[in-house]
Parts: sequence; structure tokens; C-alpha cells
Amino acid sequence: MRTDLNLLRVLLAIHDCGNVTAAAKRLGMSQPAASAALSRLRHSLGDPLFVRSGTAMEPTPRARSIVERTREVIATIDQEILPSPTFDPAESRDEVTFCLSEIGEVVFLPALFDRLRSTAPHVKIRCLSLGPKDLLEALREGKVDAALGYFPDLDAPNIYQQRLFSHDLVCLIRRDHRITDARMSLQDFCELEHLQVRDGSRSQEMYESFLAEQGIERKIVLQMSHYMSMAAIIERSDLVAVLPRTVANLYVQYSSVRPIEPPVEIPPYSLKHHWHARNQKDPRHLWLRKQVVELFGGE
DNA sequence: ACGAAGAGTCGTTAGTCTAA
DNA sequence: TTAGACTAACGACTCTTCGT
Repeated sequence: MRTDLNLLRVLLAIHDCGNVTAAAKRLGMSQPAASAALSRLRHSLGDPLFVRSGTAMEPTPRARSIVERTREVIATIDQEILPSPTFDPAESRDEVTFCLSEIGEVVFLPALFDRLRSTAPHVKIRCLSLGPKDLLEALREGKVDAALGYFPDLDAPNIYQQRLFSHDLVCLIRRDHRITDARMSLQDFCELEHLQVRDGSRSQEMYESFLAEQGIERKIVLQMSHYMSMAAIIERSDLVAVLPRTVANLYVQYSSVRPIEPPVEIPPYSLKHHWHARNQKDPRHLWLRKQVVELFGGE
């Protein structure tokens, strides 16, 4: 049996008003429309529901038996299901899941964590590092709220993106390195031994292929999968590494290293904020995106 | 994937029926 | 006679089906 919920509103209105005309007026419809709705409900339930008694419409036992429960159901729909959801960051105990690369955690997470802790103290933050395919699936399934960073593979249907800022690359050498210029010469760049982080990120692929296109060959003597211990190795060797300027500036604060401009301008790349179309109007996501844009800009 | 045609639904107005 | 319920006819809209 298929029952139109609007017919139940008519049932309640007739019950409360005592006649079809007043019920129709309350529902903003014509009397024949209300009458027809009653007729459909009678047909649907196999009961007259109301019988005429003088000028009033008297409910049948069947109508009496369903009217209060129907009223509860309609009230639940009107008050709990249909109203637009709201999000109160101060009270929320939700969990927010970001996908960030290792560098993304360095670049985004400290400021993001501070902001979320101060505005949404009960919200838990979870960070994942996923490959392009898994990330796309996680966004589609709602397992990840947002991806922050350089994810060119997320240029996909139903994935929205917003550019935050550009990231450029510099070289990193130890503080008392023999090279003292502000920019490294191409000869030094090619002759020095390099530390290379192969973290599998698309940004790393991008600048590696750029160097290859320029015909620039490096002497790579140390390959690593993470950035974590890079500075500790650079500060006690003559090695040079290429890395995002933001990360280099961070290492300068804690290690005896310094950034130096690369011999050629390596194209900067855009860091973006990605989310699924499903969340475009969601109050929780609107709030989250506002925090990201306020912290990291947005175009 | 897209548009046309038909069926079904639900609203309206106009008029009829019924009970007080 | 009057108020209110009901029916018929019609139009607007939506959905489904079918052909291209």
C-alpha cells in the first residue's frame, strides 16, 4: 500500500476542525481538493474515516485509532526530519577526517589544529594519507571530509576544489656549507651530492619530471621515503635536497640548515582544498571550509 | 541520452446533493 | 434557505514507456 503523507495531514486537519471546509482552509487548499484527498484516503484505508453528523464530520473508530499516532509521526517529520540541520562547533563531538600528505601535515595541520581546538574543542581530528584512487573512493564514501594539498588526480566528477595558495621549491643545505650565494649555480647543483625524498607524492613527480625535461641530472646518493629525518642528515653533510619552501623554513628553526634558491625556477604548484559535492551545502562542511579558507586563503 | 506520447495525479471551478 | 460535502469536467504537471 502506498500512502501519500499529505493525506494524513488532511486526516488530522478534518479531525481537528470537524469539517472538510475548515480543514481545507487550514491546509491552504480548496474544499473539493480536501474532499478528494479524504476520498483517496478512504479508498486507501478501506474505511469511511469520517461520517457526516449534522454539520460536523464524526470520526469513525478507525480514524480515532490512528489519529494520535499519525499526529506524532507528522510532528516528528516536521520538527526533527525536515528542518535544515545546523552545526554548532562549540558543542559538536563529531570527528573530522582530513587526507594530507606528509608535507601537508607540516604545512596545514599546526594552524588547522589550533583553529579547530579553539572553535570546536570537542571535535576530534583524524588525518589519513591515501593514494589517489583510495582517496577518491574515501571522499565518495564520506570516509574523508576533505583533502588538502596537491592532488591533481582529484579533478573528477562530483569532487569540488578550491585553490588555496601556491607552493614553491627551494634547495636545502647545511648552514656552514661552502656555498654562500643566495642562489645555487647550475654547476654546483649538478656536482653536489643530493638527498632525494621519494614519498610517492604527485608534487614530487611533478618537479622530478620538470628537472628531467630541463636535462638536469643530479647525483643522488641517498633516497628516503619521508621528510622527517632529512634535516638531521643535511646538517651533518654537504648534501643538497629539493623541498617545498614552507618545509625548509620550518627546518631552519630547529636545525643547522638554510634554504638556497635553486639554479632554475621550478614551477610552483597549487595547493587545493577538495571535498565531495554531497557536502557542498552541509552546515558542518560549510563551517569546516570557512576555517580552511580563513587560515590558508582561497580563490 | 533524448524527445514525444500517453497515463496518472492532483488541483481548480461550477454545479448538485443533503441535513439542519 | 443555508452551510457544507460531494461529483464532474477540465487543466497543469509529473512519470513512464517507447522509438530514435
